[in-house]
Amino acid sequence: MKLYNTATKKLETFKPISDEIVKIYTCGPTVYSSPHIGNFASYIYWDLLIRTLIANGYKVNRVMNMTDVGHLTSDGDDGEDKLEKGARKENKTVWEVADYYIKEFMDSFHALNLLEPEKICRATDYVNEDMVAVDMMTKNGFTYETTDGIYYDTSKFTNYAKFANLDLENIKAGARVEFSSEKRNPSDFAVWKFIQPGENHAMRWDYLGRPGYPGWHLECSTIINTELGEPIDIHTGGIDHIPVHHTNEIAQTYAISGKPLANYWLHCNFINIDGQRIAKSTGNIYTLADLAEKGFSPLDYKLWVLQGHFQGDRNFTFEGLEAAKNRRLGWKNRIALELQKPQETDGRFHEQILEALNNNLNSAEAFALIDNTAELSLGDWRDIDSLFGLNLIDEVQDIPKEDKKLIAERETARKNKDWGTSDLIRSKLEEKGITVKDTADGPIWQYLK
RNA sequence: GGCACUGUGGCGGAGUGGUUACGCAGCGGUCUGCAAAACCGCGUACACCGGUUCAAUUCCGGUCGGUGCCUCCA
Repeated sequence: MKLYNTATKKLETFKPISDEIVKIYTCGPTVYSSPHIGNFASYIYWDLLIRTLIANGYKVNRVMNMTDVGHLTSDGDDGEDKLEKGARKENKTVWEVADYYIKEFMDSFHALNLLEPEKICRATDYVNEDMVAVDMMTKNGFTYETTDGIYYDTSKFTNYAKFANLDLENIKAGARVEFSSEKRNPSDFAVWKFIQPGENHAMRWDYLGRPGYPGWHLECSTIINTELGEPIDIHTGGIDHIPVHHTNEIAQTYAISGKPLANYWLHCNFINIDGQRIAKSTGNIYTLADLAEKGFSPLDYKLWVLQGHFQGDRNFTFEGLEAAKNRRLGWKNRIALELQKPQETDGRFHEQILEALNNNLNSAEAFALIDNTAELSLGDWRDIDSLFGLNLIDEVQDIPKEDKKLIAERETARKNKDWGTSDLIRSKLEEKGITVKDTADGPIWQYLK
């Protein structure tokens, strides 16, 4: 199994630390608003990763976090917490906001038929561990205190710039944000923030005798340390996380334990919509609910995502989604055809398709194999479902007896050249979403949508 | 400005130093009572300019474009 490793910028053969179990961490969502389809693209890619590992015989222990604390809003840079803002807007407490969006996220997660991580961790459940982590970093000489928090001194970690190949001098020159004068280096970041007197921050914990909350990057290091133990095998995330979030995670973990964080780093590229990046200002944010309104199932979207590659620059259009939907319908009808065959044949398709996936998760090539292979057995389709989680077989059921009876009646009418009755029965079936097709070997039924 | 990713036919999207995937849409045919499905066939794409090579979409160099990150973000 070969994977592109961001840390080495090379395609590498995957070797787990232990033969028993593969340790994986996925950066999860910040739960303060409804995620858009771009957010879910990453979880779809990582679902393929997990399923491919399992198909290769690995056991997976995967942890994902839910960020329910401590991140600043983008607009205004007013230091307001995203959850605080969302709570005020919706007249809820921060905890209610987090609960609401965690549930919404997980509902979508299941609608996409994504395998649930072995453990899902809320950042707020690890604040005590965060404090211990800050203690460790301080003890090891990596932090300093300012008026607004405890900061990580990035100059103490000589390899800080290595992971993302950062040019620290130029970051300084080109950065759009004003640096706190108390920071020793522009790339230094807060591992703990103090709540200033008069500042309204509902989530607060006492540490060093004053109220505060953990820094933006700390939870991932802490959760990995607590739940998996570093180094882990694979760390996944979005491409945007490379220069700051993951760089800082690595730095923190080094300061805490002196160990590397992960052996393989997988980063997925972003999808665009109609050639533009997804942004509120361009108004091109779609959620899974928006797609459903237009008649697309979450699994149509999943198929669309899997037609491409996690590192590729994707462009989402509804025309493209329509194509994916039709392809999925075509596959379902192939399965329907198998159901109507007298007996099941067995293929050796599994290995071929796995070979494609083992080449850096090339699902697009795997799909081409599916289309190029004329006859796939139900067993093959079951394998396909387990590799991609598209629920193809589950959505294809044998039609009811009464419909079969109708098809038989129509055959009789056709033999009697009673075209009126024959067409009437056909349109009756079409109202139920299936159509009858006359082949040399007799009639077959297919799904219309 | 820096660091990355990316540029393939109408749309989406793999891949390869020479035989030009795959899906959707389109067109033609076989078949059919009519259909549809199925099957067969068609469209000769790889941003641009150089270089290497017997041969480049594929390698190298440059140019131009798109996107991301550098502030939270998948």
